[in-house]
Amino acid sequence: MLVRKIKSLLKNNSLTLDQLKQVHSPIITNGFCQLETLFLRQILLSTSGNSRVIAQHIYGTLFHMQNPDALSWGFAVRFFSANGQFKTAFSLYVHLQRLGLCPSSFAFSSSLKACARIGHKLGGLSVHAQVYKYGVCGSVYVQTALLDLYSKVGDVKSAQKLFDEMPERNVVSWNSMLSGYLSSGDLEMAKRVFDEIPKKDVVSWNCMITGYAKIGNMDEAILLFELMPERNLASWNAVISGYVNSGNVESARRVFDAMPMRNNVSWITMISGYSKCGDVLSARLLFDQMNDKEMLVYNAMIACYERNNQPKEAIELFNQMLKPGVNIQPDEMTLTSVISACSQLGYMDFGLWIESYMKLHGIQMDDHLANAFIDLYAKSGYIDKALELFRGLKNKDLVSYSAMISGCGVNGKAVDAIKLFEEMLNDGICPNLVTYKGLLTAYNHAGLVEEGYKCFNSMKDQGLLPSVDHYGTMVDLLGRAGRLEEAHELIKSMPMQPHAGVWGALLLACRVHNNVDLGEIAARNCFDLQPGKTGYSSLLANIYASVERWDDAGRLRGAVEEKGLTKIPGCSWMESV
DNA sequence: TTAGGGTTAG
Repeated sequence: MLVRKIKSLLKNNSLTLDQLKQVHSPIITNGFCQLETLFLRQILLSTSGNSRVIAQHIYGTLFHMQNPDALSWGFAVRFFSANGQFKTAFSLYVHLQRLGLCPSSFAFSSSLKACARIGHKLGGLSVHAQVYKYGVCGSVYVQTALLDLYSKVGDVKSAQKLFDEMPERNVVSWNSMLSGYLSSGDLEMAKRVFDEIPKKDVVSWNCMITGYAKIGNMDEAILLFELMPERNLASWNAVISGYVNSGNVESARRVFDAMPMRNNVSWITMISGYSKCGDVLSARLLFDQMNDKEMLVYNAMIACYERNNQPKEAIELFNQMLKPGVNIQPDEMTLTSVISACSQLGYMDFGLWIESYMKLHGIQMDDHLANAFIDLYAKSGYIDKALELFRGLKNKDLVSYSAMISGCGVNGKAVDAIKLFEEMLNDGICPNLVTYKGLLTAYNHAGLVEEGYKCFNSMKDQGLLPSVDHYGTMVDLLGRAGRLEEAHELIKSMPMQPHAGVWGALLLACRVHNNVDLGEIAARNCFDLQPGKTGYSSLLANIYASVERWDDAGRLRGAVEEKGLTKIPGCSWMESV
């Protein structure tokens, strides 16, 4: 009776997810395996949207089936691929193969799409081999998915070969070929393909606009935008994004205001545009104007606060996101910005809480997120924990090495920092200004003057011009070692205006080594650059006192009191308890 | 098949 009842219910094509959920448990608990295929088809066809609940039911049914069939599995692969769960889609495809079933066209094209999106070239190649094995190479969808895979993993030659051999092409095939040339940076070939497309659709035009926008040729991008017969949201968004990436946020805003319709992408692009040029207020204004904010909008705003030195606001917004009324699940990217904000504030405890949050919600640690954690742990003094994460990275890139080198530097582990630097060069990764800053910090903490100097001078071999901060670290290093004249000469040789921190480092060194003449020069420059700060007067007063020039010392201290200025209290990196 | 959010110093 129950079987018949469920069966008739499942034959209804307009079932809601709730109705489907209700019939799921009797199917499983009673072992009605004959109904599983029907159930699976219904849930895959009559529901949309990437909900964890749907995914759970699909999974549960698939792995419970007594007689798994290729078509159901193919639908499942397509479902996960279409909903952005590419890894799951591909692992289901692999499972389908292991069951000895013949994959459908859906399974082939969807698993190829999944491989293309996650850059899994090897996986894609194995699907390609299967396509030949099962002899389904004739389908234009599968052929196009293959073409797109080769385009996306950067193998334009293979893509072109496939394209040339295709017996039938549709506009998607042409567009895939076009985007292959565009992503490989070959604009000339892309233009040739674009001109040859028999029936260009809106995507063809959008791809070409994006291509010009990415190389900063906004004139050409706009020309195409004006020429195109019909525009969709992606066309407008491509133009906004082009302006944002070329640093022209005003023009981006003009286009944004002129748009007939906007979607989340438009808003997010604008928010990130303001973020890149440091206009946090305008970004927040847009953020507040939005009604239904999805996770990516929060991510853009949190990242904006984080990268513009407002870490407290970033954390505050993150907390708002989790509040019951809002209740938006963060992802790896949200957490990366939040961890970076914690790092700026020295909020180690909050970082630990996030770690447990990740465990609870099954959020995986990816390399970007791990880099942010490495920085937080290292800055908080947990260098071993940072190193452990560093060693576990899938790909160690410029950022990971730089973060780890700086981490060793601030923890006084100069030898480790140097070793990492060598390891990085051996890995073929070019250091940048941030890497050198970390390395110089390491030399500075260890008091290795000659090595530090050598490192500083070697920067130009890499084509890098030291910034004010690199000079500041060198002045500090020389100064602490008592090489005050050299430090002074270095400041005088600077190609840019030294900031108060540079002169401050010299002043501090003069205090340590009781050098009045240079101390006076350094202090005068500090007074000019930061007139309100009294710490410099106190330092100079102490230098006078050290050589028993009590009158001068007293005069300076008196001047400080007269101005009613108080000394700025010291601050710590560590979180206050 | 096209458009959006993340990591290293100061």
